[in-house]
Amino acid sequence: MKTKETIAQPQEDRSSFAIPYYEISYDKFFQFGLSVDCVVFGYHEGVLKVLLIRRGAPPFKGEWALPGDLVYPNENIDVAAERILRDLTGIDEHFLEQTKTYGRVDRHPAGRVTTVGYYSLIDIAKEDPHAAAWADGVYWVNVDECPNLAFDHNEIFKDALQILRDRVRHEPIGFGLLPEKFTLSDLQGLYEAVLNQNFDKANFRKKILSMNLLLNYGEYQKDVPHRPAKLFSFDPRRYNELRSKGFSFEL
Amino acid sequence: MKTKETIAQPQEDRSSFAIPYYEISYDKFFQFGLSVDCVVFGYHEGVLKVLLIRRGAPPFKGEWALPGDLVYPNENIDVAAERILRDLTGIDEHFLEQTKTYGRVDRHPAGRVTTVGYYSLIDIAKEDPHAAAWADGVYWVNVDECPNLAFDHNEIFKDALQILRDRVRHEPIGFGLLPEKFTLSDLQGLYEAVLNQNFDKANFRKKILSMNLLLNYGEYQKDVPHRPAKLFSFDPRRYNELRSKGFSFEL
DNA sequence: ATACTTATGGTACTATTGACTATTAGAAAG
DNA sequence: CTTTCTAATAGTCAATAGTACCATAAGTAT
Repeated sequence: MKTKETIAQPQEDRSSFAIPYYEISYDKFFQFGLSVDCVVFGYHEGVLKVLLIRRGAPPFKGEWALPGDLVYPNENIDVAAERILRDLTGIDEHFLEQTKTYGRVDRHPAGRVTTVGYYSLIDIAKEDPHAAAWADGVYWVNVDECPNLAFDHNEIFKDALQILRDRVRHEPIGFGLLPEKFTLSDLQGLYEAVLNQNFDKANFRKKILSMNLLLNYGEYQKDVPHRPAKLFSFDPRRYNELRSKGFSFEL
Repeated sequence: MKTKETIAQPQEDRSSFAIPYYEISYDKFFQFGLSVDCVVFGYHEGVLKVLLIRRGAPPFKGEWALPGDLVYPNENIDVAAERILRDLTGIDEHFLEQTKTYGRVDRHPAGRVTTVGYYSLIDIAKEDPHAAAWADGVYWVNVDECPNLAFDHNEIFKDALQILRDRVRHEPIGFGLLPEKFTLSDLQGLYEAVLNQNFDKANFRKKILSMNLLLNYGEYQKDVPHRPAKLFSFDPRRYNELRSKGFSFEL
């Protein structure tokens, strides 16, 4: 690379400093902003949704966006992700995992802000998001009908959806989108919605049950206009146990 | 969260500014550093290695570390990853993909520096790394014998290795670790080294060949003390073609 | 020629998947 | 209280993919 700037000095210019080099000439390197953007997926009755806000503050005021904000200087990013999601939408969720980090120079009009993407899966029925802080509104939007988003959030959303689809096939995370107790049909509907693909009912049952990851309470659905189905719940302990023996979830 | 600081104001304090809020009170948020750390994997004769440097500059001068450095204020992170790897080790590699981002507040002694992890796979025989910039040495180290590393690089390395192992089974990236033309035994040895697992020779062949991802040149090994094997090479075009038809690599 | 090594082709068996059928258990309507 | 509807659950069977193993081929070294 020919464009070596004054900032990047070869070894001899730095290593002999009594005071670490970064306290002297590296001020320029500490002018970045850091933010977090959350792609929260929710599921309800066969449709996969994503949580969007209306921005109530510039930049992009009034536009759709993912819930996200700047990280505090003294705040770990994982903590920031939870805090920001809670502040903006009232959702208090601990399962938040990174997707990717977006570091284009011009991605934020206010300056150099790098953002870390997070995703989460929640049961829509269990949460009641409400706009808070500078969010003007919070909405569940069908993933197929996602509007144009502020910043580079279109890309962040697209990537997160892709990562969700990959990951849901190799890790038993899909259960996070369902209530504590669910039927196998619920689970199947969820996978069909997420992966946009149909499964044979009987075979789906067989496959899932053969994994031995579900707890059977002997309980049944109630108030359904047809034969009620057994209720199951996911057993994370069992999963960890199996995984330590080399089992790997695969759908 | 009770510890809401003056920085994070509710909506009404911000949305009415004529000048965007971030130009007024958000200076504090632009004091982060951003860096990149590269986990470069190499393969040679049955062993998987990782590229480490000896740091020739503080902090952690003299210690082992992953090649990494601060990102320029006007530099995209993907570009920075390539540039930093090249500056420190002389390796000019374009396949660099993100692993994870590390944002613990105290992970860097010089201040708040968030780092983005990248990984890459290269053919050891094809590159000749040499220490440059402030690196005091560059070495290929067996992944099983990785020494203690500076910063949180132990964690970054561990995560990258895990990600490599996951990814190599679902995407045909392993080929990057081999020369242009390789034998099926080479490929098998590579997978065995990366996954730390043995495969049946005949079955491995069948599986790989049945995917139709390899080009057969009709060429053979030379100067080997036994029956020479056919040489193959990976056909990325073919892979993309198949993938668009729903094929997914799986090992 | 013989031993040795690795490549490569093939076979037989087993496990998994996928398409499909049949039966069962409930609610609701006549 | 029988029929009808819906969805759950059980079972069958053929196709496919995975696994273990053997036989032969094609080279080098002695």
